[in-house]
Amino acid sequence: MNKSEKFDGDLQELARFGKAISHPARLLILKYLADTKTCVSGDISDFIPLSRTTVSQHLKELRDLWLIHGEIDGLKINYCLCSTDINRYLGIFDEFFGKIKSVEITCKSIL
Amino acid sequence: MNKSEKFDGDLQELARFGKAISHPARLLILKYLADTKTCVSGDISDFIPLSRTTVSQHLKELRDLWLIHGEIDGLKINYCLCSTDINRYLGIFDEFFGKIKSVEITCKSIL
DNA sequence: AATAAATGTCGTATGTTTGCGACATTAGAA
DNA sequence: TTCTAATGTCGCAAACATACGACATTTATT
Repeated sequence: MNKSEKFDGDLQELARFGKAISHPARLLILKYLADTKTCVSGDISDFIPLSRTTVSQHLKELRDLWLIHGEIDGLKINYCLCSTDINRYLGIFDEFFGKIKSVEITCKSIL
Repeated sequence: MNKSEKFDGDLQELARFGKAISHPARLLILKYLADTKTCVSGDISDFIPLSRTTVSQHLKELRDLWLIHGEIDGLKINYCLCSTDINRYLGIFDEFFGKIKSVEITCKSIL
């Protein structure tokens, strides 16, 4: 039923990024990793008001898009931001919204 | 089941924006409006490879977030971008990702 | 070897999104 | 006033997302 494949690859990719940041838990994970630089999966779960299982799933979604990366360290897993891929998505985002931002005011009404 | 209310208002708002741009049809609508400055609902439907009903729903979602605005003109409805609100969301986005962007490379592995 | 700790995956329930045809509404044209 | 065109809303079905407990796996500790 999903007809996303009918659209440009660029738009699909930006949409995928939009979906990744469309849940506050995932945003909070990114924020937390930006603050701590790197940290263990369990610390993230403790920090987020959801069950460990659910957090684990959100981590997976971020991993699938290469926004974060997990490295095994014995029994623990150290997570960190993947700056390269984040910046790639930010580039796509800026490219798209740069054009939109430069559009002059268009609403006729006060609203 | 959705526990979004457990998170900061800022994060919720950015997540809402993420959701709005998480479908290529909605991105294409924004792009089309940026190109045409203003245009009629029917033109948008013709431009997008989905049924008129579905496009109408996507328009509603963008309207609900005030990313676009529709003005009645007789039998037709002229849509346009709401620069002010778009820029507000872009501000929230930049505020958040500015911090993330400034994080030094953190991945230990080559991946 | 037995146990405990940290984490991921599976199964499942419930909620949300996507997509569309059928219908309702409103404005202009004949 | 009747007809047609442009659009939105309703109701449904299929797909996807969210959330979590129970289980599996792996590694360190005793």
